[in-house]
Amino acid sequence: MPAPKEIKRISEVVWEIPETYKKGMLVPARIYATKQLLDSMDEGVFEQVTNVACLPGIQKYALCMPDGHWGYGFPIGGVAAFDFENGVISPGGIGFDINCGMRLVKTNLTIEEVKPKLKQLVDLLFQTVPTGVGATGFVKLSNSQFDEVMVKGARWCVEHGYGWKEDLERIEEHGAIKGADPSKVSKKARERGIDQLGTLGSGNHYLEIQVVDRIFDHNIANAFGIEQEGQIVVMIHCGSRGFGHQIATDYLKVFLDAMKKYGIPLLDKELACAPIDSPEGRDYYSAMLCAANMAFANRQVILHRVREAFEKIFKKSAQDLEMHLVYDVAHNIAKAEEYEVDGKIKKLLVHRKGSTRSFGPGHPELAEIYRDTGQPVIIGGSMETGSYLLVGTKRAMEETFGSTCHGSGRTMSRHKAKKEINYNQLVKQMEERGIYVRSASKSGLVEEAGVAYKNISDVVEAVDRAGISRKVAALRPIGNIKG
DNA sequence: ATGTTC
Repeated sequence: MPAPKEIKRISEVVWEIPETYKKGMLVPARIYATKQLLDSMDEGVFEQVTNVACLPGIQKYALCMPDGHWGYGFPIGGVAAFDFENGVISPGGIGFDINCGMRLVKTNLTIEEVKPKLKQLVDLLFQTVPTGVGATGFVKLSNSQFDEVMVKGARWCVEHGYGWKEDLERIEEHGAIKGADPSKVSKKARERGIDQLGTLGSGNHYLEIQVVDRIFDHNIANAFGIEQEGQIVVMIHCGSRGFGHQIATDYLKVFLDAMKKYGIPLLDKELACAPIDSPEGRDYYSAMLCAANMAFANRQVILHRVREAFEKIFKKSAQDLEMHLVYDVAHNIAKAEEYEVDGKIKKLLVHRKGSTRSFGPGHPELAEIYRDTGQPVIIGGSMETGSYLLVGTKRAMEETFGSTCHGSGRTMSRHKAKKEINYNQLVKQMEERGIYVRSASKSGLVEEAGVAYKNISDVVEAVDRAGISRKVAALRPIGNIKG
């Protein structure tokens, strides 16, 4: 679908829809994309990103990344920052899967060492990491322990034997965001979440064995623990499961009433929101952070299982296999961060929905190990086409509220993929190309076929050219476990 | 994404 005729080209990969496009827009909308990616975006993206530009307290621009596509209220690939004093918080700008994110683990193994044992390894991981809709985990929690998980996130896991102390400095916000309040979480959300720690889920969530295919920046790759092409790494993609989903559902309902109360105009029910500085807004923020911390804990427990599986198959300790965490990033979340707006430093609530934080070198919030390089940015592609490791930049701080893209973005609906792609053929084709896959459901697998997604290299090229993150390494899948 | 439709 073509972009609206009002769109202006700002640079090779930045496009702007002016405030005059639609009544009520408070700021322009900006889309980061090559001409080719822009032309392939669905019309919904332009409608939604300009709707977001109408929300109270929005700062500078409503943004969309090159992997943008139509989503619930806000586009997926969306970034929007709101003033804490007069702005809003919106579940649609965060996503149902609160703190859906990516985690990357390195090893010192090479493809030659792993290939003979790949099937054994993938089969073991498929057994030990619960996968699929409704999956429950092996960590049994009491209600008060679950409260602790909501507040302490990955730190709770490390204190209880699921991981290494050093893991915590390699997670966004050290795996525990301050401000989570379990009393703001409904009984229903608690019931759905309490047995879901350490589970992968379904849809596009996966656990993948990958090989470093190409290194673009050797210095930064080395600082991230990526030493050579042919090295084996493991990528984990999942979020807060039914727990975060229920919290989003609960507060969407609360916010529809709150909007009337606060006199916020309703453009679209899916844009339900509340003032950040209101009882409803503060409650959702505190509950949302419970889900964010649960998701960090979820990925931490899965990492523990991954280390155990490698130890069993390769008969060496995870320490000896140098299975250090590279990083863990959220790509569905809202964060309190400071940015310069009109020459003043302001505290903003940055909504990232299908968008990754991309803090550059020197940012005070980064752990010392990544202070000089900028943070690692983990971009998941489809299970067939590969993934990327990037690094954050100062330019992202200036242009995109410290944000970049998150993945490929679908081009084919799940429904269409199910109709057009044959399961057995897909598995055979993947096996011929050296990718061994185990999946909880046949339809779940065909929905995630590579042809159903945008070309990840095009997306990464666009953010690299825009300078809002830089390519460090390309990763290629060899084994995949999915929901 | 999701005990895949409250």
